[in-house]
Amino acid sequence: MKVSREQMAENRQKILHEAGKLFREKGFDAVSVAEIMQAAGLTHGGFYGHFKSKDDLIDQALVHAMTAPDQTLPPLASFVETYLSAQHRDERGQGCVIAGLSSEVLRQGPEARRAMAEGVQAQITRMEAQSAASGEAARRREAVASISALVGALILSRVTDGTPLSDEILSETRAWITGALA
Amino acid sequence: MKVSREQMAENRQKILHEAGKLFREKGFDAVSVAEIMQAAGLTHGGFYGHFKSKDDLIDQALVHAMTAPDQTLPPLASFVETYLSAQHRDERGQGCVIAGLSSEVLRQGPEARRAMAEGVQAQITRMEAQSAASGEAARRREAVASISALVGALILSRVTDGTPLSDEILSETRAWITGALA
DNA sequence: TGTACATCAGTGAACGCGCGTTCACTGATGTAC
DNA sequence: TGTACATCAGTGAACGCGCGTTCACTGATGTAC
Repeated sequence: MKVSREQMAENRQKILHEAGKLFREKGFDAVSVAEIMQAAGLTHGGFYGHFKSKDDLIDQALVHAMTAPDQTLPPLASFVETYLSAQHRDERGQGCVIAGLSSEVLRQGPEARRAMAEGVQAQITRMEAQSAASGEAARRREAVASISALVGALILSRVTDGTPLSDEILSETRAWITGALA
Repeated sequence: MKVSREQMAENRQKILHEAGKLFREKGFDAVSVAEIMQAAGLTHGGFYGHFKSKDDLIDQALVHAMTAPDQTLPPLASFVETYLSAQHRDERGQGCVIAGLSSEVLRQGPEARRAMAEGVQAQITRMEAQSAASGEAARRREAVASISALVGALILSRVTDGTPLSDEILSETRAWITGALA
């Protein structure tokens, strides 16, 4: 049955939100349209009233997830602590979109690629702004190299989850970045 | 028709090789059993004479791809140069298995997870052995943090491929790691 | 060494399942009077 | 403000396609004599 315009807008947001979460947890292919709609409290048939296709949803969910409301970052040293925490490693559904979906996005279409690339750009800019290094070039390098190490360490700690190496990757990379920032 | 024992062993190796290549290029789900068998010069029906299932192949192809014949590494500084090169970014099919498939492996079964985790372990050990830092702890940290930065930078440069940022990620991370190694 | 036959690696048609997508229908919304 | 009706968001059955997997068959291999 028909719902109010506000309800429909809410439903759309809910679909985007749940899709972003499920995609990060399981990857694009392993999540079905029906599963997303169920998570949003709807049935699968209504999906195509909101999106042109599953790929369309992927594109929009990426943009939605990468443009979080809070766009300012804490100082780099403290950002590194929270990013490379066991909690972030374990909460995949709400964690970093870049670490969770970048490999998947490689195999997606140009829209998704662009959304992700812009998200990476934006994150680097945010980190640059929080860098304490002196000189524009040094801040840029610090931001770019740090995001590489952060994303890589998070992914590797997830792959090795359950082994002692997982925690070690987090703590050693934390120490290394923090040392380099000083 | 039946083939000789040697031919069959060769076929099996060819399947593992092509699977490793295709998986790195497209991901596990996007590559069909038929596609792999065709790449190996065979037809899909014979697949189950070699492997129990597609998941079984994934497990074995991972082990196969991660245990390359050449197990010694050049000095870290020069390894970093080749790892973070445009060529490595572009040749996904034969590139680093960790960077290419770690995210996918997160969603696989315990066998695949273990194969990948052991590969990461082994690579860290190899890098430790090539570290020029003084002290065991420093070498360990250098190896762990370097692999994080390497894997992260390669993935991010692939995601941003086609934009100026892609090359920048490679060169800035190269410079950062090299600087930290000195 | 040569021959006869059992074995079995590989072939390709067929099956079944899951998933993306479509569509006729329902009933609440919101507009026109 | 109240009523009548057109709109259309959401429902759930159904469709079609691709893919993993199975299976009866083929014909080269390799063993037994």
